[in-house]
Amino acid sequence: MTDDLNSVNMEWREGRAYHHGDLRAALIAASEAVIAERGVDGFSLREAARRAGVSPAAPGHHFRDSRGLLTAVATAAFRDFGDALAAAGEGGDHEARVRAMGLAYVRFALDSPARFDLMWRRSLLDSGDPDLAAAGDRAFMILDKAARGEQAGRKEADDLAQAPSIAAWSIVHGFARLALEGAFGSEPGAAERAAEALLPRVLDHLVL
Amino acid sequence: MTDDLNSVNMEWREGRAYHHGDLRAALIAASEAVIAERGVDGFSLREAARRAGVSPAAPGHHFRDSRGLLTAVATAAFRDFGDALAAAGEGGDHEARVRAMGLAYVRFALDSPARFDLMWRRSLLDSGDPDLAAAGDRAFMILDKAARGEQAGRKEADDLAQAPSIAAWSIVHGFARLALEGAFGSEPGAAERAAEALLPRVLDHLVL
DNA sequence: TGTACATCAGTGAACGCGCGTTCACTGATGTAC
DNA sequence: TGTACATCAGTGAACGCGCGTTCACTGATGTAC
Repeated sequence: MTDDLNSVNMEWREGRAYHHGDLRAALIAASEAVIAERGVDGFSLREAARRAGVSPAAPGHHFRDSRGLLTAVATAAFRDFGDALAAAGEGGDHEARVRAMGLAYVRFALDSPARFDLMWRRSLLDSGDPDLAAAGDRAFMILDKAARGEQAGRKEADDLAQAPSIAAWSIVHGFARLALEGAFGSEPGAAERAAEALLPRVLDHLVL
Repeated sequence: MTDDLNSVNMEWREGRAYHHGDLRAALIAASEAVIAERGVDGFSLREAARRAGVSPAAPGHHFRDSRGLLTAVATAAFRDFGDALAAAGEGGDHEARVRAMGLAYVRFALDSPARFDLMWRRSLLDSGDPDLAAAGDRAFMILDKAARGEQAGRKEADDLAQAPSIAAWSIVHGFARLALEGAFGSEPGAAERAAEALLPRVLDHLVL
């Protein structure tokens, strides 16, 4: 969730107030709850407003429309995702960092499946939104830098130079997707077990 | 598309008839057209019926409900997908077969993006459907057999034995997803160009 | 310190929409004799 | 070969639903003087 929530002001805690205090953050949190419970396809603006305790017209003042709200939710998700990757890539040598980041990538997907799903549903998002683009780009850069190691920063973006980081990205993205899609079992916990037992062995097959 | 379409009977070609001939196949084809045009989220039973030139109640006679129709569409997609993988895995040595199959995997995704997307949208499908399960399992087996090579067929399914085929599956699945999600550029043709130039280099980073 | 007033952030009723599904029905088919 | 009849595959009108968005509105806030 976004930590903006902590800054919700007094009004909100002292019972009913006409002005909410931080409705923007509350609506994002409510939307996250809706998609976590019903899936991205189950999202509706009205339901998010209902959960935030507010009329269906209220969100319009903060996010133009339904797409705007979802875009803000995805942006917050990309920020948290970037943070998780950055934290995982801190210690160790090149290979250790890449592995740790791969595990973090998949862990984020399994911990926040609905948010992870939303992040890639471009048709539901406003792809022109600069905050969304910035949050996405940042996450990609963190990944790319880690995967390319010493070669990172070199300007030339030819296919050979890109290949290692695209390979790393593909393998963890694919694993995460397959796990969420139930390819490793659809019983509860199956994906987590696969990630723990299988993912480290799978990463052995990636050569940088 | 499904080749059932070829068996549409005379009625259908001779203008309006009360009985359609092969409405089942026509509805599947119409649904494929709808999702190709509007995306999986844009699908509606009524629109598919409209395109098949039939009342909105007609599909109910062939597919219980909307989910039943989508499940049939996904089943057909999995069959075509399995065929494409099988065809790609025919010649050459072990490594050549795996590479060819990986290219076919991604090519299918880029050629039929909406169908590929639908195949993994479990929440929209009837996961208890035996035809769907069979078509899916077959595709997975083809992949698994190719990736494991000589080791295939051995009963033990421990993590180490599974790792090579999960790794291969993950890397191509992830690449396909990322390409469709616009990670390699959202301009038309960007995904195809990435698949052609980048994918072979990416597969160099997979060791079996 | 007090007041007028513009601006902001909400309300809640209403709109029109397309959807999936149900229903009683009817036309076409094909089979038993 | 002809006919009665069950079954099958459609029709089209109607249903209720939840949705996103718009609208005129009002209560709260904060700023200029």
